[in-house]
Amino acid sequence: MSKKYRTHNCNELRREDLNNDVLLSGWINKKRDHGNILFIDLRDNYGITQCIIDKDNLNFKKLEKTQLETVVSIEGKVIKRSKETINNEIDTGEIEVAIKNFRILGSCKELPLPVFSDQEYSEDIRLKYRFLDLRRKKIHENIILRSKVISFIRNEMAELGFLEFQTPILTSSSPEGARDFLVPSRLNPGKFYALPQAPQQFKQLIMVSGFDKYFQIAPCFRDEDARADRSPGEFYQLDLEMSFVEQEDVFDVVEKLLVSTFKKFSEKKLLFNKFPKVTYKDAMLKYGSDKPDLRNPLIINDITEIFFRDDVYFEIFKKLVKSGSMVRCIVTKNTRDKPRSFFDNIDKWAKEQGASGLAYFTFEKDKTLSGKGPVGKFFSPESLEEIMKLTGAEIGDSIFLACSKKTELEKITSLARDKIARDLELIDERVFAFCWVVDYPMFEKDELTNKIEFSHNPFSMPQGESDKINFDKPLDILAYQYDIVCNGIELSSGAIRNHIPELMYKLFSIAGYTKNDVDEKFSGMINALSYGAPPHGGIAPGIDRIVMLLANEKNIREVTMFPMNQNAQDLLMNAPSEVSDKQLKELNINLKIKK
RNA sequence: GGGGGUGUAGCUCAGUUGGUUAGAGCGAUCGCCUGUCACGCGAUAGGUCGAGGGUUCGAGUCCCUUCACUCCCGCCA
Repeated sequence: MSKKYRTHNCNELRREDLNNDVLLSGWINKKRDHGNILFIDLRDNYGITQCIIDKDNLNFKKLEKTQLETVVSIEGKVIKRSKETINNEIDTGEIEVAIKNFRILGSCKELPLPVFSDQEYSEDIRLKYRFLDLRRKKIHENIILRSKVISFIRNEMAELGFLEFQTPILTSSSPEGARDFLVPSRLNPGKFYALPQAPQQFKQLIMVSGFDKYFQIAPCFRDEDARADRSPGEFYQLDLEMSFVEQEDVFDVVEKLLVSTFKKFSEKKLLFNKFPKVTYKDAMLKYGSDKPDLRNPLIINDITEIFFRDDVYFEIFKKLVKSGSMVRCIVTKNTRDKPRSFFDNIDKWAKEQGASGLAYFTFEKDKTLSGKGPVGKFFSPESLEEIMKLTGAEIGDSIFLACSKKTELEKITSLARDKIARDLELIDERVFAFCWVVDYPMFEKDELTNKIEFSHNPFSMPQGESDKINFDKPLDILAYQYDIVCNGIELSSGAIRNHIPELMYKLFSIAGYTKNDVDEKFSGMINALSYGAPPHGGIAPGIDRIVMLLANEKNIREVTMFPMNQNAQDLLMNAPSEVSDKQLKELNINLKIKK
């Protein structure tokens, strides 16, 4: 045989190959030893082929003793399986390979974790032996999916006329945003590079440089704490930017791209092909969150006004409302027959979340309208009528009420909306519900310091003609700033950028930056905008989260090849690690570690 | 920085009210078995019960401290 390692991969052989001599290479996935006959499942990236040997073969004893996950090449003849022994679960299930000879290409020690198993394993072992973990079927397929999704997106973007460019990894620290990863400069003692949190300024410079449409599968680095859907340190964005566009032009491109990607790579249906738009203000009121899960049909309503009525006797809420709290509610359809435990569980759950609980009652009508449940008695029939008008509730529906200050109220009603919908099984897990969240405010007030700050991206364009914007009421200024949300997960945010230097200075001054500050911190940007900048805008969908949705995974490590753990350590490569005194000296760094 | 969960054999887990020598499945080693595909059967080895301290006649189990992993809050323009 002329080939050294293989004539076929482990997912290739079919009935047509019967009686051919073949050479396969792969890992021993599983052995089934019958004493006088031995079955070997040989696995590679492509699939599994069953190989068989009997005791008359001189290699029998040796193969019988070979460990699982040993890499071997097997020489043999393709033979037919009898009808009863065909395995329909693998593509090569109609044939098997009668082993003539075999060779060990890579031996294997006793395994710290089994590869052939659907069991779940602790993260630290999986990450330490990631190369074994990645052999396992599910995660192996997730990583392949990720590759295919990225290739597909690249092709689509090229189709749509975008050019792919690389931007620097060593760049400068910026004052806004997340904590930077810093890299000391040897040639410039005492100075540091920062890894980019996103190629934000570079992509704008690319537009100013006249390239019109840019994209990149861009690594982004932010030194913040991890979550299940957030890697510590690094993640990838489909970063894109376009010149001479308005918000709608960006929306068209991204919708086209996401619709085709999600249709291609998932069985799940898209609830909307044209993504609905929700204003930030509406999102916060109706869903309590700027990343609403639109699969969830429940809506939050504000009924604060009810608690000013004289025929409402719910004194705790009335007192809180007088001191500036608000009351918001969630109505559930036709839940009059739900057991008491259903309601009490939700109330108990709310208390666990740190809220004072959720009051509830059910709308009933005998002769007159009444509220059934612990707090129902505090409402007159007329006030109940009014609540029904405000919320669209009907007889037989129930209502959950929360009373608090705005931010806290949004938080608890948002959580409650999700909790109640899950308890009632109202969320359809078989769909993707995309939406745009639009009209973000340009500024917000820090609740602790009372300072005005940029609420999102300081480079966003404020809405309205620049000479008509009322800068005296900065909190009322909206921005051409938008997010894409899918099933309650924030996929990306973007904006039409502010390309007018004077307007930029003005907005920065509201956030407390002088002209000098801006010139210094964003010199590259502001300088470039002064030499003929086109109007432009873009967005940056998160690749990891897109793949998570497509792979139906809740944890980002399931779609990341070599992730770090929650403490930002790479257990396989032992990063971060100490470095030599020589290295530190070259960088003019002294360590002062608190013990 | 704060809160919750978990930690027992190489791996996944059980372990009752504090009570004799800490168990099971998979894996490993040895033996038997010619049609399995999670093959089957028998035997053997394998344990600092995360670590340290305390209570007790006696601690895997109760208490305190601490470490690791994980989930959440803060943070993430």
